[in-house]
Amino acid sequence: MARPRSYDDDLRRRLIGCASEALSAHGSDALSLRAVATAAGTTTAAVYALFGGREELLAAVVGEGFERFGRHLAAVPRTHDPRADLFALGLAYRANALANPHFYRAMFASGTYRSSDDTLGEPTFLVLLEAASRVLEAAGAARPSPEELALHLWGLTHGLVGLELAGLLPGTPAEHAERYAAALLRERR
Amino acid sequence: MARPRSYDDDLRRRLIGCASEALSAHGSDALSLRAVATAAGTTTAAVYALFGGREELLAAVVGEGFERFGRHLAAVPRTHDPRADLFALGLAYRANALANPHFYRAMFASGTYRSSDDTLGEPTFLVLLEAASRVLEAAGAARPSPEELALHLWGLTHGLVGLELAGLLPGTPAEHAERYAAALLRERR
DNA sequence: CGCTGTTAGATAACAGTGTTATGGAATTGT
DNA sequence: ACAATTCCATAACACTGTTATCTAACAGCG
Repeated sequence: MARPRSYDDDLRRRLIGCASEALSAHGSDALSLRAVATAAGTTTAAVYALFGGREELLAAVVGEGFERFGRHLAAVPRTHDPRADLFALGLAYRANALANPHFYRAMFASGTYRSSDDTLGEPTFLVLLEAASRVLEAAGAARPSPEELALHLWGLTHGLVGLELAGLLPGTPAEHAERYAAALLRERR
Repeated sequence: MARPRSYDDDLRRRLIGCASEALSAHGSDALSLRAVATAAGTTTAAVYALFGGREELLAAVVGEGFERFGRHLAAVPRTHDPRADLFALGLAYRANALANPHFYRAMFASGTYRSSDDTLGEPTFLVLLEAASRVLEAAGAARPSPEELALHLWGLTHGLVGLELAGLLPGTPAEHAERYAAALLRERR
């Protein structure tokens, strides 16, 4: 005796899409609900009905960002040389972050995104974990564990990228790239 | 024939102080100019006269944050064991960041703070650079250079702390601490 | 002293924000 | 056809950063 609950999935996708563009272009601070709503051809009320508010919309956008990021990393080819693959993965990580700085910052700005209980389930991290496992397996090393190595490398890459995005590193972008690559190579035992 | 330019330094300090408290307590997003101004016993016009706007006030606050952070790190004692000192410095880095998460995030959120041309002049970084130099000197190692090692370690610590602050690491805080320490030790060659 | 030029900062207005109440059009089961 | 219920457009609210406007305080000079 009533209209069934069926939130418009197209509208939902459109809102996430417009919000993604706005986020990519001007950063999360400059993301206006009214702007993305009118860009999506609706009003702010839809955002509240579909997501709950600005924060939840941002969380949805960031969630998609993590997936895209993970797919980009997963697209790095696997060769017969696991260490070279891991190195290439590290380079791809920085390249993707620098290509979408606003998005990257929003992804790692706490409070915005809360994944499911086990954060290691992130697609972004799973790619890294698998690459680390293959390196350790090829080297026949029992320590560190793949999780340890993967977290170590994630921390290093995320940190260097974060410092670079914050403008805290001296030198030119080319020098940044060189230092970044050198830091990755320094981790090979 | 005119009143000389003499901006009130007390008011300036009071504004920075109140803004610091608000930032520490609720994060930079929740920092309202009106709230800060009334807390400092003035109005928003003073912020514009003294700093130029909200962003510049935040930059001043973050600048003070960097100095405080550097002083805290500099307070880590120097012993006869440079490697133990460097390790202790790494632990202090995380401890200070976790003690003031909002402040830490604001410091490394790009756009907020632009130091002088040469970013390596940061007091925060200088402490680390000196500790790294002492380790390399004691070990008689020519490579990597102190700058390379210091940047490497800064990246690693900043990255791990950033992931932890973002809530992206699995496990309990105690496990985070353990993994963090293990990652630092893994860097000793 | 009085006058004048200048500055610091209070007051008030403006455009825009996220959020919330209200209401109407659309769609279902009866 | 009717009644119930959901989606979301409309409109109001309290708040934001920012910018004009203006007033009180001060310095130099006749």
